[in-house]
Amino acid sequence: MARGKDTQKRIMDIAQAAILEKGFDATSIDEIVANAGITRSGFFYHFADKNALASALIERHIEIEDDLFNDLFDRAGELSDDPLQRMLIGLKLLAELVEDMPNGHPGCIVATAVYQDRLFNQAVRQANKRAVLGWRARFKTMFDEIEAVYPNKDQVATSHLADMVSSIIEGGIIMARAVEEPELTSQQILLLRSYVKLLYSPRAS
Amino acid sequence: MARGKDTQKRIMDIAQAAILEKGFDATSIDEIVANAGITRSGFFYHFADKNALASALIERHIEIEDDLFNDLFDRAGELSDDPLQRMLIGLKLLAELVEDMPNGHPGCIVATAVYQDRLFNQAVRQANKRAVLGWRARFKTMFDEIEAVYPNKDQVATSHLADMVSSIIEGGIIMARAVEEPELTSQQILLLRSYVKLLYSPRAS
DNA sequence: AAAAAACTGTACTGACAGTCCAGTCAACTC
DNA sequence: GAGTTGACTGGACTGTCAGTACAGTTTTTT
Repeated sequence: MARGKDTQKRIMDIAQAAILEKGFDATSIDEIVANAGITRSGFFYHFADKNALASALIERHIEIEDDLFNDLFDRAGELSDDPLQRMLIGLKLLAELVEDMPNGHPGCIVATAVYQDRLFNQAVRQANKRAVLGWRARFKTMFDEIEAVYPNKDQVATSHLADMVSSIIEGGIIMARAVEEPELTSQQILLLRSYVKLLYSPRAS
Repeated sequence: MARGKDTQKRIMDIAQAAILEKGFDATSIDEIVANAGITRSGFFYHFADKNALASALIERHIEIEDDLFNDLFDRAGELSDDPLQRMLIGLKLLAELVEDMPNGHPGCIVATAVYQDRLFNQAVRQANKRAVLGWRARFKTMFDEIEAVYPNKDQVATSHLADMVSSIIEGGIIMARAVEEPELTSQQILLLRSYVKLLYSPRAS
């Protein structure tokens, strides 16, 4: 674990910060190695090429985000046994978490990869796809649990609702960046929460 | 209008197709000029640099998208005088339009710009921001017109709802690309429609 | 003490953006 | 019909960056 993995992690941390700030292309290997205190050769010892860096970053991002969602909805589950309440509390917590991020959400590497498609190889795109499908499965299960208790007032598919969580987050991040209003993302999450509430709540309030 | 503007348009068309397919960086000037049947010098005669190309593309994109939204909600307005119905019909038409696009929505240059931020200069980012704020104003007006007639069941801000239209479209495009399911974007637009319906409809359907 | 892992250093190649500038050629102007 | 302008071509260059190749050095592990 010692020196090797440590350097690799340092490279990834430095690269991630730079990529989220400036984009993948605008971040040069020279810049990364300078900040990491290694040489270009050192970089290529750890990563075959820039693509390999991107793959590793996406793979790691999936894990971190998964843990984050787990924590969030676990906490929500502790606060209520009801599946609808759990979702509503989870979304509220998510909105708060996103809001507390000083300069807005750090941004999503997934979207970066999507918009620079041919730049990345098959492996990166597959990792990306797996991540998104993972989120779909996660949230679909939660919506299915809600539907076991509450009727869906508008006959919408739970898989589409599941995708809506990701869509709103990704879209919210883009919009927030475009207009330079960091609070926009959490506002959008709260609108999604409002929708879920109206869609399943027995009484409109 | 003759030769000059024609070449400029040809460059932009070719560049746009390539950029939406592969990303901005992955599209080289050499490739563009080869497809346009001109020389590198010819390119730099029309555009100061690649940034200028991006600016022009975004500017043009804003106009096209504006026209598209105008057409859509004008048609919706012809079909109903009621502001809520107009929005619901407009969103339905939008979903259909997006669905009919053979390989999914051509993608949004705005998002490309957001995720390659430092790559573009101030002018590009400003154009981008103006576009998004334009959409906000457009949809906010429409939601305000709805609220003049129907009560908002969950006290959510019309400006946030307006942003939701853009968020859902942008997020939907990203998700559709990530999982390679072109129909995802229109599904998400229909969910937004469902939300608007539940939020304002006097009776839950 | 030997081997493997984790590097450094140097010298390249090739792709691409961007600059500079001299020249060409068709259309429009006086 | 001579001169000007707009729309280019062609070629030579510079600078940056990704990636390759490989020999040598230090550190860690066995």
